[in-house]
Amino acid sequence: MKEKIQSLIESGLESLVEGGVLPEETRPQVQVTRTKDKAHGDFATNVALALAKPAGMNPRELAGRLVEALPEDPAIARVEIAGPGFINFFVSQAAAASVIDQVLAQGERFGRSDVGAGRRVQVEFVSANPTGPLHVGHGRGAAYGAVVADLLEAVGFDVHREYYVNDAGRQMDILALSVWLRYLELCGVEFPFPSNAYKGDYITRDIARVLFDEVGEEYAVPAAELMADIPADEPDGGDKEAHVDALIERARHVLGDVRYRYVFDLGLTRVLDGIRDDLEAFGLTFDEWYSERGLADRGLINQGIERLRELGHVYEQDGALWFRASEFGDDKDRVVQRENGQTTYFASDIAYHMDKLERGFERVIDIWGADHHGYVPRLRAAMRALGEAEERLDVLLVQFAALYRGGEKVPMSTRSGSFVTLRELREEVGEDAARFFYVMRKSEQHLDFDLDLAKSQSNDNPVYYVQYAHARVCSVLRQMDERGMARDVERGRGGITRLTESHEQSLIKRLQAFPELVERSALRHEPHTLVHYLRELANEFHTYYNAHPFLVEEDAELRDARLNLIVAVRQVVANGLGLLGVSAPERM
RNA sequence: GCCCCCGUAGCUCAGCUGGAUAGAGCAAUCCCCUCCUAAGGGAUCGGUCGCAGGUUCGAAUCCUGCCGGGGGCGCCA
Repeated sequence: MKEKIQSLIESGLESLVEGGVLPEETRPQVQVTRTKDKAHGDFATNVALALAKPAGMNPRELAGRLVEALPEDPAIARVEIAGPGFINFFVSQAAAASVIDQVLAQGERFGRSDVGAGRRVQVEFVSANPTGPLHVGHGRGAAYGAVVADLLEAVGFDVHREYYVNDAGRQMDILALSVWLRYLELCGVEFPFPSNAYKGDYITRDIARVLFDEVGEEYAVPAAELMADIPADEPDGGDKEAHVDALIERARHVLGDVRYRYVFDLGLTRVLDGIRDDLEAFGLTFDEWYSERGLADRGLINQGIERLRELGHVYEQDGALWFRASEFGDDKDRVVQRENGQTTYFASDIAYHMDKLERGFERVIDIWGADHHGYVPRLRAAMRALGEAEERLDVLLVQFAALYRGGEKVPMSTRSGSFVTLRELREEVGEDAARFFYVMRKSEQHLDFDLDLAKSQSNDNPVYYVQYAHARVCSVLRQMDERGMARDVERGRGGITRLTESHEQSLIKRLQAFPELVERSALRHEPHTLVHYLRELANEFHTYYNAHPFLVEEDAELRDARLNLIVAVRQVVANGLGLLGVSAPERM
């Protein structure tokens, strides 16, 4: 409909140009928008305002000429000029209501499109370090990424969902150490647990216990051997990093490569399995779990550095290898290979992103926590240095979520180990509420997650509010059966012009807007607009429900027309909730 | 110090690529079940869009400066 009006305007403009009213070179992008106020019709355009100046005419006069030049169209009932020179279009009732048939015919495909034209897009999200269970902060990135990916798929992109597994590096060594030390405790060895090691009880419970059951005391050493010549920990006036690093070396030495690797991998796989389970229960699946270690094994990290070196974008200083990031828009140069010969996380990321592009994705989307924003310029700098088109990379930053219970902020810090896990959140409020609340706000907005509200079974809870619209339609249909009425879709189609109530008109307009909304929501990576849409749709439906009976006894044609409308509403609610990963219950 | 995000009703937030009297929800006050689930609906109250300039036919929206809140600035990941 929007496109139709657009082309009507374009041909109107064309004839004005031919008639010499408008200068030849006038080629504006015609903007057609849905009106907010129904007094302004269904659609409006501001072309007359935009063209007033080049045409040397006042906007209202120009609008008048344009309206006269518009071709007739049965779908347009009326055209008006309003305000400073807006042109308002009133769509005929029958043309508008045809959306109901469209929804019924397309079913769950309604709202989908092919603007993506099958182009390949990679979405990398969550990618939390496998050192412990996912917490509520990761949950938001997970929910957001899942919806962004689903939306892109809905509008025709070929989407590849990927989780980057940081299975190499020091933090994983600390995990391995933590597992081994907890195991030693299970063996009865007594020593002070390092302040900088991972203290979560999942380590003892899920990992060290398994190790102990498998190998008995075979991997154990006495406390004296463990702690000999280890520098003091922070509480004892030492440096916690040096303390932990020394212990990691000790573990490697005592266990030997094979056993150390065994402990390391045990920790990794147990934690990763937990993460996978959590995400699956949250309705998320990935096409690929991409290993950082694999990147190193395939030599890609060194290849990346080499390529930068060939291009003259790296130099040596203080024994380390630096990338000239500052020449490509970053604040300063960045180390890619440390003095000790180890490559940095950044070097891995360069290699990873090179690989993403080489795998043939036209667009690559990274979804990160907002605390990583400082990292964006350096990655972009690397892309540019490598001669990659920067526009292919999108980094979407998601702000953290704060939980509120009883009006109080739930204290959380990774350091103190008092973080709430995603699993706990899910168990407390349920998957639907969690998914819905997480994407309710603009991603760059801090999210206040009200646990009491998410749990409440009341009209205040926006999740139930939307779901209830779906359940209510189901309930009406059940009621219809109970009353012995038969629904006739065709008869409803015949009575489509009977839907003249203002509630019906608004609902029809709302349904029409859905495909555009999905498209915009997808292309702009803004799931929250879908949430708002569903709330409005549900609201209009509930209002309609209270204002008019659907199961009209004495007028089968009107009844079936109304039933077609509300079944279409149900379909769109279901499609929308489906995109959000939220269920659409048949009864509540 | 530099960088990013945010500042809209008492609270939580929308506001599309600049557009017509700035919108929801919650809270507050009042009203609606002999009627398809009241997990619902309606009405009222509530705003100097942080402040000051600028751009233009038109600014909550774009630009600059300032104020306030949050986050980030490692040879960590």
